[in-house]
This record gives sequence, structure tokens and C-alpha cells, in this order.
Amino acid sequence: MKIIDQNVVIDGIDKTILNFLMEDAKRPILEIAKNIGITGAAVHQRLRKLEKSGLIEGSRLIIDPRLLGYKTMAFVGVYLDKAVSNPLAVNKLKEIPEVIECHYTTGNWSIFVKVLCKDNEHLMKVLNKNIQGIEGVSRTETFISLNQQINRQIKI
Amino acid sequence: MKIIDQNVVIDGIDKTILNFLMEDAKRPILEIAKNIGITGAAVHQRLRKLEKSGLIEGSRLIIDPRLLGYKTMAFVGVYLDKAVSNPLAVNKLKEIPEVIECHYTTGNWSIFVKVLCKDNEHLMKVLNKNIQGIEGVSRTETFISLNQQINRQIKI
DNA sequence: ACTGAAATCGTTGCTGC
DNA sequence: GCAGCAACGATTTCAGT
Repeated sequence: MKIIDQNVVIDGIDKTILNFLMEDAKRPILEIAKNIGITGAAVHQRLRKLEKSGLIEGSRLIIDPRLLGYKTMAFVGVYLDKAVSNPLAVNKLKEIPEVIECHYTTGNWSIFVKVLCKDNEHLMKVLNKNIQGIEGVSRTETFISLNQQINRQIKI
Repeated sequence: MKIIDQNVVIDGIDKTILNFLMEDAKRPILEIAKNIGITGAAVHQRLRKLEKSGLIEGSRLIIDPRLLGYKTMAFVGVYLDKAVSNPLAVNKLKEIPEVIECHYTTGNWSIFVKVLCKDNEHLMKVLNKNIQGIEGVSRTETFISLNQQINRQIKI
């Protein structure tokens, strides 16, 4: 777990550059530069500074998993027998490709995960065989996302 | 809501290309091409085909929001008075920048949202003022993510 | 920190296989 | 559907301010 002890200080120009690229990482730098009113070289310098600061983690190509048959998204609250088995359970969850998020949360559950499956049958297999099969998992509660209406990054 | 009625058919080479770029959208195409054993031009052709199919939604620059002071992530289950107020509530949620995901789910809640705030005080403001202030919202249940251990896309 | 130009590298289009 | 090459466009670097 990475410890964050200090914020990165950025100005309005940095924010504009980041907001552009957070929407579309392939947006030409010269276009962004023209929009701001500085040259492409200046934008590039700022991007290098932001990369070095660790604020920029990288870039990802975003695909629509539904077009590959992944049509069932679900959230699963996981109860663990003892709190001590948490890191072990997380390691086991990492090995399940259908698990795309995993959180250690306050409240009823020890662990909260987001899974993406092809259909309900696939989800059932992941729940019963993979997740329930992990040592220490006593019970799970599942919520199927019938429709995701918002999916975005924070506006900075 | 986009209706998906047919899957996009892709082969192993397409999968390899996509998996590379889903991890790092800036990965040089020539490098990927060499890895597969075809030319960069061929990789381009396939990418254009995949874009046209709608499978590729775009690319995003990924930043670490914690370095900008956004250190509190939470999941909020929202109870609505009547099911009919759902689309209206979603529209109101879209106007709250701290709401980064919104799902229509099975189970106890009508709507399930993921919010990203600077700290607990900020979260409290978003909950009490913004979310609870939406017409039709009767009650909310909040789970704070103390630590996100997995965050990835589906492996195809 | 930014500019402007030069060099480098990635992308796209074309022709032939 | 892919290779090879040429033309284009974008990124990156660097001296100068």
C-alpha cells in the first residue's frame, strides 16, 4: 500500500492539460496547447513534470466489455472469518481475473469486490467456486448492476 | 442506455494488441507488432477495425487522485421513495462531480454510487447536502473504502 | 517557464503479394 | 489480411530568452 504524505501542487494550466487527457489520452498536445495559449513544447514540459511527480499513473485503452460478451457486472460483499486473513484473501482474489476491483471497507463486510462476468451463470461459478472457495470466506452478498449510468474520473 | 445485441468477434492477435494497450495506451505499436510477429501497419489496420466496431471506446490518462488530496473513496447505497424517480435521481447525481460511478442494482438499494472526496468532512457534505438533497432519496448507507487493493480492467 | 525550430518517432496510405 | 515503403503528423529535445 502506497503511503501518500504530500499532495502534488498544480496550477490551472496543469489542470486543463490533465482534464483534456483524462477524457482522451490521444488528444494531440498541439491542440491542447493552442487551446491554452502556449506552445506544444511547454505542454510537454509540464507533462513530464507531472509524470515525475507520480500524479500521472499511465494511460489505458478503454474497451466496452459488453461487446465481448461480458454483460454481468456485480458487487460482492465478502465476510471473512477473521480480520487477519485479509491479505491472504486479497492475494487469492487477485488470481481471479473476473475480479476487477477490491476494497477493504468499513461496515458489515470485510472486503468489497466488483466482478465482471459474461452472464449470470458465469457469475454463479465465480461466486461459488472461486470466491467462496477462498480460505476464510464465510459468506457473500451479491448485488448485480443492471445498468451503469455513470462511469468517469474525478473532475479536477 | 446502449443496447448490445451482438458481440464483436476478435481473434488472438486482436486480443494481444488490446491487452497491451489496455495496460498502457502509449505502448509503441511497433513494439507490439514485433512481439506478435507482424508489421506495425498490420496492427494499425486491426486497431482501426476494432475502433469502427465500437469495441474501443477511447483512451484515458490515469491519475492518482490521492496526490490531489482526494483521499476518501466511498460506496453509497441509495434508497428511493418510488422506482419512478430513478432517471431523475441519476440526472441529479450526474451533476455531483464527486460521483464517479452510478449503478442501478438488484437488492436493497435502488441506486448504488461510488464517490471520491477529499476527506471525511467533504464526504459528509456530499452525502448530507448533495445526495440526500435529491428529490426522492429517503435514506443512504455508506461504506468507506479504507484501501483499494485491486483496480484493473477485465483480462481478455 | 516559455518559445521556436530541428530531430526523432509514431501513424497512415498505397501498392503489390 | 499482411509486407514494405513513402508521406505525413505528432512528440521530444534543446539552445536561447
